[in-house]
Amino acid sequence: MPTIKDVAKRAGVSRTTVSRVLNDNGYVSHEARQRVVEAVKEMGYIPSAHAKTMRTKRSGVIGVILPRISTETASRVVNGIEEELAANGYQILLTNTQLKPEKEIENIKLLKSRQVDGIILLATNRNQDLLETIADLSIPFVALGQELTGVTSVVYDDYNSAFDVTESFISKGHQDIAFIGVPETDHAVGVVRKQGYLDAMAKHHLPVKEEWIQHGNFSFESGYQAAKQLMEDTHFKPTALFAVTDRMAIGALGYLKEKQIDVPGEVALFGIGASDLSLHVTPPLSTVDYFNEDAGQKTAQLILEQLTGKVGEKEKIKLNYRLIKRDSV
Amino acid sequence: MPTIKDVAKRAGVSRTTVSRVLNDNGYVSHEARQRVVEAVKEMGYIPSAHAKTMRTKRSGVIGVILPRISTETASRVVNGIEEELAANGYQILLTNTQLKPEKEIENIKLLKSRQVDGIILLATNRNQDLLETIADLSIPFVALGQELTGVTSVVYDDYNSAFDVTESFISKGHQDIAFIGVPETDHAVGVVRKQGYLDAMAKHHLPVKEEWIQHGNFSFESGYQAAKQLMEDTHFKPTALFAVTDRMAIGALGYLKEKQIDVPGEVALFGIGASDLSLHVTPPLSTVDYFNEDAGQKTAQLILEQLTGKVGEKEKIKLNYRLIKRDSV
DNA sequence: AAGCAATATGGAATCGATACCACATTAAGT
DNA sequence: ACTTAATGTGGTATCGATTCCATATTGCTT
Repeated sequence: MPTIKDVAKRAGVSRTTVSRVLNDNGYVSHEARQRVVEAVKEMGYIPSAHAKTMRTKRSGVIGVILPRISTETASRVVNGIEEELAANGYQILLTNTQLKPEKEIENIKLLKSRQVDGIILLATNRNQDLLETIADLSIPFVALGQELTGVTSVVYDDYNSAFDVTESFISKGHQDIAFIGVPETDHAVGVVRKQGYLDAMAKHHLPVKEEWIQHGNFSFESGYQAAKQLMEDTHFKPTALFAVTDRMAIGALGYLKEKQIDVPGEVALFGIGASDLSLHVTPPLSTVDYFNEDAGQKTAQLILEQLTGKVGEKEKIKLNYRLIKRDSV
Repeated sequence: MPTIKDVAKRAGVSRTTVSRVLNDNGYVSHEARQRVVEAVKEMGYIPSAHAKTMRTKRSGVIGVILPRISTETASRVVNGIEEELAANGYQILLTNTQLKPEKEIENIKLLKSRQVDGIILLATNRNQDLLETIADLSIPFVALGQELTGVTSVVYDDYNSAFDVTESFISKGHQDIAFIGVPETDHAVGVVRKQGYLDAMAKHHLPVKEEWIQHGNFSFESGYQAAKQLMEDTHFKPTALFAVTDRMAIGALGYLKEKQIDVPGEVALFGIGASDLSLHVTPPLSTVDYFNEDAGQKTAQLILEQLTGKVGEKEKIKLNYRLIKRDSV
């Protein structure tokens, strides 16, 4: 690998001049520039980003911490982030927590050691240690998916979307509406969405039976089991089923189809996420579109704002959503 | 950000000693070590990976070039890669070509400038410029998905799997088997899979009508259109339909259901990819599982081998596959 | 008691870039 | 013709780590 020194020698100039040509700043004569450009091409010179970062304190890299790489949501969000950042000359460095909270902190340190200029966290929990680690951090930081106190956050409108889904059932005449949620460690999905459901039920003076509230773990299988529980082990069978993720909703759908329970005739179904899957199951699943790509893009924009100085306080941004009603209701 | 110098001062030792403690090599007295460890903790010191990389010429990072981030296949492969590399102390740096061939070369340079220790390319084409760029590269390189000449490659068994799918149709009595492929720029998917289909047909002396060979672009919509074409604009209607990706197969399925054409009664259907979708559509789609995670893992292992010196020639590895027959046939 | 290996520590060079300062040379303004 | 500004170029310190070499101390062996 040739270095800037080699290029300088070949072009018959100093390293300083080569640097000037590379970064297009300072005064360089036409001939000198030409000789440098030529030398660079001939030698296949590629500047070392590390040396540059070390000297300038800017790496041009944004770290993105994902709970899991292989989910549709994460993919879409990353796409949005990538698009926006690439357009502004930044690269992204992805890390994966495999859903382990302790790995979030570990990854933040890892990214810090690599001198990333900013960090985006697709958050799944609101761990105290995590908040402290972030507070100690001296670089731009944006969380997506959970509202973290003291941290610029972009969140989906979990409450209102869940509220609307529930009301949409109610407006169709449903009264016995069951709920498939997730554990409360995931605040946005586990707590806020449930609250939206509960409040909508309360607003219409509909009782919520304890046995109608089930919990899964985001998987198809857990949705299947929750539906089974709801349809087999309850005194009052619900006529509508609201799962807080599409995967669980589709798991539930699997159970209903297996038992030949008509959807939406006997039981109506709603999910959240607008996954590819939701459109292609039978019947097509009603769901909520959170516009994940836009979310990623918005998040990236916030990081860029912080990067370019417009620090603009710790913002809280709540995103749009859209109910997609299909044949499952 | 404290540096090694600050830690040294705090602990009352030299930078050298701190480095020794950090890397656990050389002689360090018990007390000195203790003071250093304490200082590190107190100051929240995080070593600069850049300085280290610069000095040692090892970054501990493997670059992964993806055609697109948000596909199920890519996600799974990355998962496999990540798992294997993380276990060996490596991080991955993802880049995205957005399916543009020229971006592959650009990204290789980008990764090189970041001193990655190796590069994995999820290849979609066999561009000559690309091959030259790789040949010039002096770091470990593995391609996944396409067999690139002169490059260690891991490939799916496109030929035999396509052959088997076709024979599976034939063994069920089908003779009029249509094919939905993709353009030949993607050699593995566009050329090899088609050859598997053609050879299987030839082996059983079945004629292949020109009009039975359609092409899509990996999207649902293109699968839908191809099916429409096949069922509306042909003289002889096929009784079986083999799409080289699940997405196109499911697009085709959408058309068939819309026209109330019974699957598999009137038309049988096969895809490739073992996507989540394939299991949850109605009827469940028959497909081919390429074990993407294993593929990623295997690819990572090859990189690791090259990294640890066992250079072992330019290997060519062909992966296993498995036909999953479901109700669509 | 002398010699030598093992242990312990620090100084200084180095990796490859950038940036500041110094110093020419040329052009422009009065 | 002389000052001042613009242009062009190179030397050297610096970023934060590692590594080689030199030196000091200790413990063992004969």
